[in-house]
Amino acid sequence: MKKKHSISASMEDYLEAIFFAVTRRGAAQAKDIAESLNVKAGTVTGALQNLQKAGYINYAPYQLITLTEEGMKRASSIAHKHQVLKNFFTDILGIGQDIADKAACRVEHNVGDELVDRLVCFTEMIQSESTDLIEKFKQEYDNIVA
Amino acid sequence: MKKKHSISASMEDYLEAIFFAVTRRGAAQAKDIAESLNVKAGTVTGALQNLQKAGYINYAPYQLITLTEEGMKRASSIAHKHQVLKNFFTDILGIGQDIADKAACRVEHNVGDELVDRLVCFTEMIQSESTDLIEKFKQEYDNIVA
DNA sequence: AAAAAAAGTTAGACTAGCCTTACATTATTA
DNA sequence: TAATAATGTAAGGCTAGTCTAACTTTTTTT
Repeated sequence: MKKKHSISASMEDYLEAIFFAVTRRGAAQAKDIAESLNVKAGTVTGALQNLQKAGYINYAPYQLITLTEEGMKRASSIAHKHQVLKNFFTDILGIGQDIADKAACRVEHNVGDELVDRLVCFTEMIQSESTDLIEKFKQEYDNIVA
Repeated sequence: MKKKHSISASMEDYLEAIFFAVTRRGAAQAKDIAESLNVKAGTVTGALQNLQKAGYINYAPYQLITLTEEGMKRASSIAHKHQVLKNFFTDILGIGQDIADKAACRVEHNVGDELVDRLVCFTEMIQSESTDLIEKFKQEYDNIVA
């Protein structure tokens, strides 16, 4: 069990944004991060310095940003949580993409590994064996709302 | 649709703590709040002043604290979210009480009404019609973990 | 009813995370 | 290649939420 450097929800968001940039383009730039988090450039610099101190990113002023091995693990875990939550929200609960995504964004920093593992398993099980139940639920819910 | 005064996750925690005290004893005292939120007395005073300004509590220095009508609505909603989440975590996902409660505490500030309504409906439906599915899931999950 | 204890408040300090403005570096393009 | 544009950094300021320490008010005890 490796000890995680403790970082805030905010810093997790930066890490996740970097992860997506790295995944798509090989490296991240401050500009992209600022855009995707709706934050000003100056704020990003500070965050990058934090994440570097925590050992999660390779950062030097004016250089492209990449993830360390630790950073990659941590960021994948966050992105994974996001995806699992979003899937549950959309595919099982029938929430719209946008709301589901925003909720996942906020919730992902607040649930532990066990909960996520269980949610993955649960979601998969329902999807593979109880599609009728999902349908039934959607109708039931629509009834209630109507 | 009444406009909610916007308060932070932190202030929601104070409001919820006050709600529990009020429910159990008719009124809240700063001391209880400090204890239940693991915060020092001085910090509570500031929070109470905030919540009063937002119109959620009846507060005067050295007096007992109660909820306004608005505060009661808002606090019940938070407590409800907490309960719904916790139930889902424990009864459906099979998470232990402690972890479930802590997760609910953190997640409750980050999910909207629609999501919670859907989760209530979903949880109830499964509990009333698919107890076998819950059982099956627990076994499946235990297999995976083992 | 006076003293002691408990509870609550105030003021000042600290941190994290944000912003803005001015400046520095790097990249583009004329 | 020199000027311009784009990107990035640094410094200083702001707010929310926390703490501590000193003080006030209320409650309890003797």
